[in-house]
Amino acid sequence: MSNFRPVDEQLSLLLRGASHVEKESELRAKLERSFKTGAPLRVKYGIDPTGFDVHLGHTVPLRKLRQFQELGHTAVLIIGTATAMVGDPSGRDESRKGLDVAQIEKNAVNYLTQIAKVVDTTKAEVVRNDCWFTKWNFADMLRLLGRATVQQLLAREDFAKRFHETKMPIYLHECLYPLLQGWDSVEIKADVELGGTEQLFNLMVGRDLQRETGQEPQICLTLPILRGTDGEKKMGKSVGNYIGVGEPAKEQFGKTMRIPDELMREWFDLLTDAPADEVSAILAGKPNEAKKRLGSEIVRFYHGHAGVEQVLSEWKKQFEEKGDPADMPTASIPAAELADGRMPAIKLLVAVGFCKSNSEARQKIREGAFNFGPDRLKPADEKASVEIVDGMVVRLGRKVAKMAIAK
RNA sequence: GGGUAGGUGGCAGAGCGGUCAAUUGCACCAGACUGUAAAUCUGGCCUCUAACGAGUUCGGGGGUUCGAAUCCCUCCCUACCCA
Repeated sequence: MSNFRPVDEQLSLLLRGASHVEKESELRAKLERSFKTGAPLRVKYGIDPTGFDVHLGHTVPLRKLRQFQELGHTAVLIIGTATAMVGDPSGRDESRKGLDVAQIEKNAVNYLTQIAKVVDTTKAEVVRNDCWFTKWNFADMLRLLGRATVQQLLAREDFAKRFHETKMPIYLHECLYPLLQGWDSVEIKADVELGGTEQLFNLMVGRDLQRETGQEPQICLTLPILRGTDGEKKMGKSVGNYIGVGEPAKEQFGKTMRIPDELMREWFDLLTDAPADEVSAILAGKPNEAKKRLGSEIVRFYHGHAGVEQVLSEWKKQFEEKGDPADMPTASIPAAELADGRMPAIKLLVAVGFCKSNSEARQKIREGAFNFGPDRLKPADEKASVEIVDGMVVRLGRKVAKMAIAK
């Protein structure tokens, strides 16, 4: 009578990789009921349109959401158009700026197309939370505020720290955030809400609000926070240690190859479907091979098999055989800039965009960092000029470009 | 509203009348070594200059002085304590 897989099987899949479930027994009960009645669970995941790139860090819960979908449940994506105006204080040691409406709108659209790379958005319910909040009046808001106490807020670690230790300001509207997010759960009648571990407090507020309003409380399922490419901090846009889901295959692969070795297991666990024992086997081998495998898995998810093939062969050519990349940016130089077809090396580096200033270019040339052409010639010194040939390749460290002479 | 401590280069954080373009750490860029990992070593990290050197910098503005990041005035901003 239902197409669902057996409850035990679902449960073990869903709990894989999770860091906390509140509560497992209730999740089982919900799954059992769904199995019997054929009614899918409503699984909520909210994302605030605060920035432009959805990155691998977001995909950890998103992949879990996708897993729910694959098991036949309903994904409910909340686009936090209202909450983005407040700014989630979770895990922060200082407050986050709210955004203006125009920016939020722009981001919202953008986000959805990126999320679609992980979750089947055609089957998901997508809801903006300004749908209900903007209709609220003062009394509604007061009623919501009356449901939480300052003590409750101070119970959370990040606020407590800001309050007692670092003395960083806690703005009142930040206190509102968990309540707003929690209220979303009431509005959409969520059975489960997903989030990173730092979201636990917010998720629990949703649970409480549902209980207070007579709904069955949602299950809070948190997932580990992914560390970024630096292997230290949480992956994030502001730290610049992220890999975007919309990035080209080559970028994703290259960045992955540059992560610290110690990070590999975590990434395998959280970003690929490889079972634990397989991961162990991979990691037991050569680290470089393991990392290539990791990069391939990630690229495969976003660019398919063809993308992987392409990237691997380019990688081999460029780094293992020390060649030039197949596609490189073109730097065009107006013919008028040249004297006798030549140009001072310093000017060249700046014109091509490798260096920000002449001083920097001069320094790099002295260091022997700059070379050009098929024979990788280096200028004799920083005063030397270089003969510019159309299509010539110029290189500085990791940066490569192809010259074009514009008439 | 009252009091106190502050605002220095991407961040942290020295300097407190000349020798300061400003110690140091992190981050970042490049070189050597490598697996475009880590660790290590080297050079660089305001701009212009082949170089000597020069020109703009230390919250904003004004002033004192031969000379100010350093002293004075004023304005703006932040944190903490008291109300």
